[in-house]
Amino acid sequence: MRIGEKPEIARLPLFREMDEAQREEVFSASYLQVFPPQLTLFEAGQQADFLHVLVDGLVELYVGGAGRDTTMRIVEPVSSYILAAVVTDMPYLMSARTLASSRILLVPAVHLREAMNRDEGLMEATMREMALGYRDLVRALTDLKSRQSAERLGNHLLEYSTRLGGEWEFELKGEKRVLASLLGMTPENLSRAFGALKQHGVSVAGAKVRIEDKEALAAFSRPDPVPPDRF
Amino acid sequence: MRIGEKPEIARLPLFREMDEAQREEVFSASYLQVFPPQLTLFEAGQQADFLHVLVDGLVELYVGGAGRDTTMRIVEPVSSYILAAVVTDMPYLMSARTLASSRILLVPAVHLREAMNRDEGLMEATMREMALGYRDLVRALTDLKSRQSAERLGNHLLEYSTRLGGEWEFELKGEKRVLASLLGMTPENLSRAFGALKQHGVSVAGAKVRIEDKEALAAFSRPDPVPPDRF
DNA sequence: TCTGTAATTTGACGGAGATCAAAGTGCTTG
DNA sequence: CAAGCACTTTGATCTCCGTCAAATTACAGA
Repeated sequence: MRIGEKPEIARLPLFREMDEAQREEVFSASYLQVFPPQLTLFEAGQQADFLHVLVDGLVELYVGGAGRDTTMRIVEPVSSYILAAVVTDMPYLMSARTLASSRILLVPAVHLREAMNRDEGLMEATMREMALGYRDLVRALTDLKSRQSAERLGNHLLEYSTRLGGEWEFELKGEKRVLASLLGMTPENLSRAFGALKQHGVSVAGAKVRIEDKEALAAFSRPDPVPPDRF
Repeated sequence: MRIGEKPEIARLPLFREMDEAQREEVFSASYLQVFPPQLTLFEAGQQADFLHVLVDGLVELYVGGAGRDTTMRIVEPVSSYILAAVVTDMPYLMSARTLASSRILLVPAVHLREAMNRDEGLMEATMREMALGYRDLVRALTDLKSRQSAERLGNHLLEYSTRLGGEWEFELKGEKRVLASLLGMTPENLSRAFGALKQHGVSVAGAKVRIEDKEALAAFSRPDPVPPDRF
């Protein structure tokens, strides 16, 4: 893959501070590949041979807990995923599948780890990325433990909205069943949660969501006092 | 603090690969302090001025979610905590309190971050530590989302047991109410969960737990197919 | 040792959310 | 444009777990 092809990748926090030559070398060993929707990219337990960078499309990370799968993250472009498995050289903890036709840059784990040892900036960026990911999960865990379902949905909508730069009207990516699993509830209950939020400044039509009263929604959802690290 | 005082600290994965001189410098800027039980060490939202290393005692990390606190981790010696806030130079996401009289090494965040930029080994160890912590949280999150309370307790006991090197009889650290909060349930329900596990090879007397039938407990608790990264 | 306080346990009850079933809606495909 | 299928929504019921209350046990201080 040539670097000029996707300057957006090079602008990711993970690769931004990299030495130019190193980046060129890592990227030239990587390949960009297109996958159809609903394809399993890898499964939990497999050795982590590649860091993935989603360039275009939509990817779901999930864990297959006995009975039912539980969604851990919905990856939107452009972002990398499964970094922790790659840096520790351990088996994936999560499985991944495409939710839409997706273009993914596959970066060989070996090359990335080698580049890290040569490139101070890359290692620091990786460390920071891991730390931010850790903090995201701390939030997700407390969210699940201390809020009920409609509040979780409310907070999710608020955060998604501000991540979009403050758009109070937007479309949900992917199916609602996946969102339900991400938020730790059933599709039926997600539907009811949306219903409950109608009383608190949210209107929904299909995948289109409008936050009509941000204050009311925030009052109901009780967002964290410490704001998220990144949007 | 003199390094000779606690070789155990220097043997932590985080500090093990450090350059000797760097370690000496960082440790000499740190101080070992004794805290009484039930003392708040820091609160979520505060700037992360110190990395903590618990040398002796017991510490609880928790998040104060509106109504009730929820325990995120019970820290046993010798281990460090709150690394992610320190490396990102962001506010603590969790609060910390001592559960018992504790000796804690306070490492100034500034010194640690500076040492990281000079010491390749330290940075790599930090990166690895963060990655392992991330994976721990992925497990905790799926655990909470896909298992019910008695199963969570069963898995916790199994993991704790193997972390102790396979001791099938051990004492629980701290109060049961804290364990309950860590596992995402009420004290009442923890009690009932212990009751339920009696049918699956676990006997309890006060804080003393005995796993009498590991196979039966594992069959009931449905542990992860991918074993934990570290014990 | 005794006593008071806190932690744990046990029981009864209620509620949030899961499950099951069925109807409704939207999307894809011929 | 119509048919078929999957996703979403709605309703009814059940289950797990939280809440409230009370009894019991453990523990610290006098």
